Amino acid sequence: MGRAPCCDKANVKRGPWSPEEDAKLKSYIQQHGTGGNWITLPQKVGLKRCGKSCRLRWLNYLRPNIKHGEFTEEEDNIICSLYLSIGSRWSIIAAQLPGRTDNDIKNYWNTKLKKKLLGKQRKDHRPRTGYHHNNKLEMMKENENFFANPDINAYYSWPPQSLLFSTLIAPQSDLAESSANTHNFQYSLDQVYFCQDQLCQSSTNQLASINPLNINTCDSSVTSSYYPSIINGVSNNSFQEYNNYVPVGLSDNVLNSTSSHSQQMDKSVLEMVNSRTISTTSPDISTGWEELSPLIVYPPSVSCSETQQEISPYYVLEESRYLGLLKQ
DNA sequence: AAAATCAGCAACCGCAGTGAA
DNA sequence: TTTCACTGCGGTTGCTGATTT
Repeated sequence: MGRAPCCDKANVKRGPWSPEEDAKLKSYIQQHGTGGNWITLPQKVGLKRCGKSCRLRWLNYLRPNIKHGEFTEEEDNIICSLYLSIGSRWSIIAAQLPGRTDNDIKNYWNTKLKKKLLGKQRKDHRPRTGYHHNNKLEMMKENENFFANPDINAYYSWPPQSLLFSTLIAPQSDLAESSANTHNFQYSLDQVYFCQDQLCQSSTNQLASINPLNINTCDSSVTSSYYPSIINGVSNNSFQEYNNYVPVGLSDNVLNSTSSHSQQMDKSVLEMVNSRTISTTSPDISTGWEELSPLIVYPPSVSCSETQQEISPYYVLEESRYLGLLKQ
């Protein structure tokens, strides 16, 4: 037997909210709170709306301190980083961005960031004016500047030169075994091997110091239940070995709660990322990497001691990208 | 100038988790 | 332990206005 609907759909108003409805709802909640029951709230307020609709309206629009528009570069970074790390867990991502709602971030990703990362933004397309946001033009400008910024692009290079993240991603045993292969970097759907001629043993501590989101390493008891779900069905024993390098800036509770989710990153992103196997010993890249270049953020030759002292937040993107690559 | 297409976003839908009874 | 109402979340839809053809 199916579940009872949360409300009588025939007798509830749908569609856009009127200013009067907004005012009613806002006023009531500010005076009385939600009472912990959204279903009965519309009756109390005197609205012919579904409780879920009221909740959504409040959370996404009427709640105090909501920010709309004008995503900053830092916010872009955080969104990209977390998306590539944890996929479309919009509520978790939103939790890292005060004032932003999951819906807002989701829309922003789907309409702007994703296209930007994939390089598919329609050329010469002018942003809309008026309508919802008068500051949209400025916002668009900022976003355009994010990856177009020469200072940021200066960090892009290939193949990876950062020992830090090769250490983070590769199982230590693999690194040791392949240490003879200088600067050989390759991965496939099922495995990521980084082979570098040096190994920075203190990388895990470094990661803790670089992450603006307080991403740190964690014990495998948490992550072992977490990342396999992100791999999305691919049984990958070798991946288990990467557990010690999983970001856990998000609380353990959050991570644990993900085990039951079959989260997926956006297919178009994944298809692009996973549709190739790359082995590079030269800067010659297979097709498509240019499209993801914004995600490839490497520092100009960083030594272990340097990384410990001053590391750009863009490294988070870097780390996340590799984790994202493991998904299929 | 009109039609077609695209972009942005609010809102809806349905599923899964949670906790009280 | 089971049931079920409720909440929260992510995916999707549909509307509006801008842009392109």
